[in-house]
Amino acid sequence: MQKPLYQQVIFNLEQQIKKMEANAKLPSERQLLAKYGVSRNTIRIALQNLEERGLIYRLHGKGTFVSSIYLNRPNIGGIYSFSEEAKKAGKKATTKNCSLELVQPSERIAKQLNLEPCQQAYRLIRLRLVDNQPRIYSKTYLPEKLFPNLHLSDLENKTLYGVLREKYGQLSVLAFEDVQAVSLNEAESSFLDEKVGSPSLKIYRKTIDDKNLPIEFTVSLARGDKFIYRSKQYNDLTK
Amino acid sequence: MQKPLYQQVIFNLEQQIKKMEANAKLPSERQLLAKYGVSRNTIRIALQNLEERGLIYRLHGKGTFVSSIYLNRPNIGGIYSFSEEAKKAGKKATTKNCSLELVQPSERIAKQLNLEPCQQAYRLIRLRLVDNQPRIYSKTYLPEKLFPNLHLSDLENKTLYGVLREKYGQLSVLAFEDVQAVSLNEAESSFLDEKVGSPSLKIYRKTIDDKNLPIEFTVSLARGDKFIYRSKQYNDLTK
DNA sequence: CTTTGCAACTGGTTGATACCAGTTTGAGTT
DNA sequence: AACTCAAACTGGTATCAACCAGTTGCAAAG
Repeated sequence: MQKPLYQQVIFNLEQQIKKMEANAKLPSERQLLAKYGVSRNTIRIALQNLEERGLIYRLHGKGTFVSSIYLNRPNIGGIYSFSEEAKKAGKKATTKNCSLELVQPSERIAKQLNLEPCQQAYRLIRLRLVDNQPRIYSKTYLPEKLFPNLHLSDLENKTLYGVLREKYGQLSVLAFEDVQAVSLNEAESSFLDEKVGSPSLKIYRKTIDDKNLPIEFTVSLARGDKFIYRSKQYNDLTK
Repeated sequence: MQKPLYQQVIFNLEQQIKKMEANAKLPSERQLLAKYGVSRNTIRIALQNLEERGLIYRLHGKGTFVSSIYLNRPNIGGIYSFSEEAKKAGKKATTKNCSLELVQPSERIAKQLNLEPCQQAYRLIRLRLVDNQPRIYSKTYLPEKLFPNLHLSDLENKTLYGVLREKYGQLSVLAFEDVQAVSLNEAESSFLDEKVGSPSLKIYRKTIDDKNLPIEFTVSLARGDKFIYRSKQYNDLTK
């Protein structure tokens, strides 16, 4: 299966942009069109993608330029894009699934997942690593009633969301994340191979489906010195 | 000056979507094409815009549907939720505008704002308080060329974004926020009335306009024990 | 010499058309 | 009744063509 043309253009342009300086001018759309042998539409789709991701900006009548947003972001993460960022820096991001057990969740967790007192939940413990250094330690709780017969083997070489979607047809729509700065206690510091008392990010994520029902609750702990949480916020222009 | 066709389609579809139920199916692209008397290209541009903003989601081979996200989408997340949270707890949130000065920004700030070496920026220092206790200390940088003649008096009883919009017609579209856990140094701890070494959140926000050009850069510091950063993440259903 | 104004660029919008790739459905077969 | 498979949907990718709308530079007019 061949990748779409525009994705090849995106990939190629991305390589070029990395070598360029901030605010440098890119070739015009018509020049790119000739260079890549594709239609202008395809070029524009690629440029639009790069613009959305903040790598470039376009000025009507002037041209297309390398954005400074993208540059000087050496060691940033973002809990979702974290593996991509690592890859971009030439590092290897891995996820270690430590354990998956059926447990009786605490009252607090049960409340987050809308569970009755007797209902159980899977607890998945994971460790995210970059170049074999621990970065994020996370506990994920999944209602057993929604995901019966979940096994660790399901998660091999797949993302959690991928499994939920493919095995259970579950589409997650929206997640709330609460981020707090904390000092590591002894147990936590050992997981992340850090000193006790080091600042770190505690991230509570609650994912809901299209019916507004909770399908997942995760508590993550990320090393403060090696992890930056990134979020993107769209402003409502109509108001 | 007439608005582009696709913007009219977006506006019209937005009205329709508001009246529909979550997960209801929209007419197919070919049907919309006939209804609005425009090309499929134009329809797709409109749908893409609505998808980006989280109002709809599209499934290959199935159709286009109303997203439930839109139903409860009160505010953009992050630092803005802070006054609401305080209000919910029956507390009083205030903002103190400490100073507004025209300064020569550091190289790092200048790069974030796409400024030439000689161009200046306003630096606005603010302190957010809840029940008169300091919670967030922030420095905001605004390019002088974009917002000439900005005065502290403009900000009385108004939000910063309100002033930028009303006085300068500036519409912000998108903001990136990077959140990091840090330990307070001496100077910082005095601003927030906290102990040296306490964990706190450092938030870098960069706001861009509809041309992808930076209009504001803010560095905030929030007390770790009294502040939680909240964000909403919209999942991409097509992936 | 300055100024005007018109190419000749730039990206932005729109149309018409074709085919690819998933999903659903129903007619025909078993 | 159950199965199969092709037709008829859905959105996704791609091309070619034309014109609109800002910006810039240079050549002709003053």
